Amino acid sequence: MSKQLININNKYDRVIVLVDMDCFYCQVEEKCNPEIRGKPIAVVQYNPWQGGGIIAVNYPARAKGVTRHMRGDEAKQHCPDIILPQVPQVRGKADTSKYRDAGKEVAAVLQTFTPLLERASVDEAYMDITERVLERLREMNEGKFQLLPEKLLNTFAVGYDSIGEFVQKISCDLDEASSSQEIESEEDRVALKKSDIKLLIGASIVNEIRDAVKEKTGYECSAGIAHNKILAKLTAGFHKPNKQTILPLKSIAKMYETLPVKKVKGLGGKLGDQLCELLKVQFMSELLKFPEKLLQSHFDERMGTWMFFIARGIDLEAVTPKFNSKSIGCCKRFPGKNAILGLATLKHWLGELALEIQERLEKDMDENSRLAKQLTVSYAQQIGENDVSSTRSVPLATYNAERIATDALETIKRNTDVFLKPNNNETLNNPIKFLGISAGKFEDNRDTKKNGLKLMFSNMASKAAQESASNAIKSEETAPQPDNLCKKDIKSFFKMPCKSNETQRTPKNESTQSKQCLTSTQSVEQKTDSLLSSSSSELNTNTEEHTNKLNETIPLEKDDGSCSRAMPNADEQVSSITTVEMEIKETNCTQQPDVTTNQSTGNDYHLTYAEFYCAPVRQVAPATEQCTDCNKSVPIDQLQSHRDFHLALQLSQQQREDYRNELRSKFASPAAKPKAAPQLKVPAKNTSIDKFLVTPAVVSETVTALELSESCSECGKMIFTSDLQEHLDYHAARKLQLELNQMEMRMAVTSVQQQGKKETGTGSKRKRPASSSKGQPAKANNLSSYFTRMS
DNA sequence: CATGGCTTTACC
DNA sequence: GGTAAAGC
Repeated sequence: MSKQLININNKYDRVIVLVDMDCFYCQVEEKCNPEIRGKPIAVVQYNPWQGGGIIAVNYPARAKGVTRHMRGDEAKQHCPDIILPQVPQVRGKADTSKYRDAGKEVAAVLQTFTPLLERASVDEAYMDITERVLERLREMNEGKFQLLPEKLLNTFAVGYDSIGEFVQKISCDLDEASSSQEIESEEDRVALKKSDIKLLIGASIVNEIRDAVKEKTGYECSAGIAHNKILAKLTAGFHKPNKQTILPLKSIAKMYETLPVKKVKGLGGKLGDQLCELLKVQFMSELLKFPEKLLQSHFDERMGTWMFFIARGIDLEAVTPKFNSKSIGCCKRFPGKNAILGLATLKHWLGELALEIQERLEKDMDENSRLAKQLTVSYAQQIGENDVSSTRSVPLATYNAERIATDALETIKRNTDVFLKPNNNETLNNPIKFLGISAGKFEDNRDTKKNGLKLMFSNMASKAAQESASNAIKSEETAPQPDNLCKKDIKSFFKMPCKSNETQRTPKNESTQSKQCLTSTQSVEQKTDSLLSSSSSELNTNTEEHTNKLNETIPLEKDDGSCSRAMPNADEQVSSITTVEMEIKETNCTQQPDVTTNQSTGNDYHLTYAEFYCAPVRQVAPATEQCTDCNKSVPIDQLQSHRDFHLALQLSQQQREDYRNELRSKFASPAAKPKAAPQLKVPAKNTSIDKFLVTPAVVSETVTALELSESCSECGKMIFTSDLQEHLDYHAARKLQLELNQMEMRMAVTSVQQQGKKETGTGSKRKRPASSSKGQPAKANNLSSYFTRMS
């Protein structure tokens, strides 16, 4: 099963977020030892050699030049007062469960915002928040929600000096300022605006997400907000720590000009090297000139297509809901003279690894009610000069450390020609340099009849949500709207070339979609390129007969990212933005539950996933009531679902408890269950492995943090340096507010007016409904009302 | 010996 | 199924 792809027609429709915890291991250490907070810190993995290897560095330490890859000793040279917490040692090896647990805690918070959460690593997760964005847009259209500038604190947009500039650009109509050079087609302009608005709304939601993470866990994170995973990931790195960045469609081309190919996820290794050498390129923008076919000839078909797409800022990979790992494993290297030479030593380490695995598997069983069915043993043997690594799998029958250890040993024996040195039954013929065991192929193990309903439901909900989301997006384009002139107008932008409307209307199953993505690329790319490059004499000739041609050279105009601040003609702004509004509104309509087109899921998203659904935060503080379960103040209109939440929680905990007991009795190791061994640093055994077990050096640092103040460049006040950023953000927010207040563009009209507008058609975009003619705002909302002033 | 200990994915 | 690559 390869990765699920979305339909290419929806390439710009999603709002994808990558949440990345800032120097996560350091934050975890700071949280459990608050005294060290704010001081320079680097987490080291214990290793007797030169002070241990650094695996995380916090920002104060980075400021002093400490980086990953350094040894602890080296870090001390750069930063003598650095604090070096160690990864805990258990059973003679690093134990990272502390960080795994912390990551889980964070992910649990993220999951309250959307079931479309994909954990990518212990400290990173992708989220598809399209649904929430659309919902919020609907609320904005209905006047139920207003976007406050403070929702965009610490938010940046690639290609803009400030978020305020970006907001202003969204509001101002480009065509007056730039139509002389740019002959952008109307539908492109509309699509771009729509994209920008969605990303901006997305950013406000991400701000709430990050606030929630901070509030619930104490951890800070950064985030990237874009239309796909690759770009979201890339973007998250632009402003850190504790910041978030939007990547507007229009900024991609410019950004690509200075973006090294190797920065793109998937191209950071040998593949990227190959690509750069073969094609003599360095930056992403240089990839544009290569036809898909050529890329496919150098790599394989799949890869070529992927490269062709990503060169254009397109990545169709879906956010696949995933909370738990697919495998659980642990390993240890035995480099150089630490190589395992004796059978007893081998058994010892297999035993240690097996104990850890058992512990983690049992915890996993408790938490996730699943059982691993396969055990995989990895090891590297030194054979002559070189190390030979092998991996072998065997069935995993029980979560019993001894059994796992002996199975692992047997597996190694079985696959080694000469296991023991001849004439010596305790020395290995080949020294072992690496050992690892992992468990996978999990099977859901719950009695679906009695116990499973709740958890099974949650599993299905995730899957269904995925479909729902893709259907929602799909319906935006494919729902029948034959007589909708407005839609028709921008339809060509999204339309799948060479496909009849008939086909588009028919809901497709995923596999069909995926194939289409890969086969109908060229024609689509024409349109893509037009959006990515701002140049476009080609744009208007961007018709279907044109699409058969392979475009080998795509003009890429320099986009300085600036936007004229001149106030454009009011009428034009109005009509243009209104069009966007209408589209978005329609989107919301078409995305309503559509049982007929929604084959398998066929349910309203919010109803189906009530468990996950988090009511949107309202700006207008609603009346609240105290929850009897958690004592939190809950808005009255959310109280019922809030209580349901507690109930659901209790239920599932009860079920787990019952189930755990059942499992335990069924599955527990025949031997007495090893007590969670008191975490001795030095085990009673006295073997050669003792050298691994060194009492950690006590690190004590007394840093007298001298609080420095600086005068604020904006207001001249003296501000603590540590507070300066926040203070400057305040000024930024104020500025944003000012800019927003200056904007006088009417943006939306009432839905009645929109209706009228639709019927008038968008062929003449300048035309406005009579009811709101000539700038009499009467009932019209203006953009400013979306971004009301800060209190 | 020297980032170590993870986890995932694509390909054969 | 096993290996290599990739990324954190």
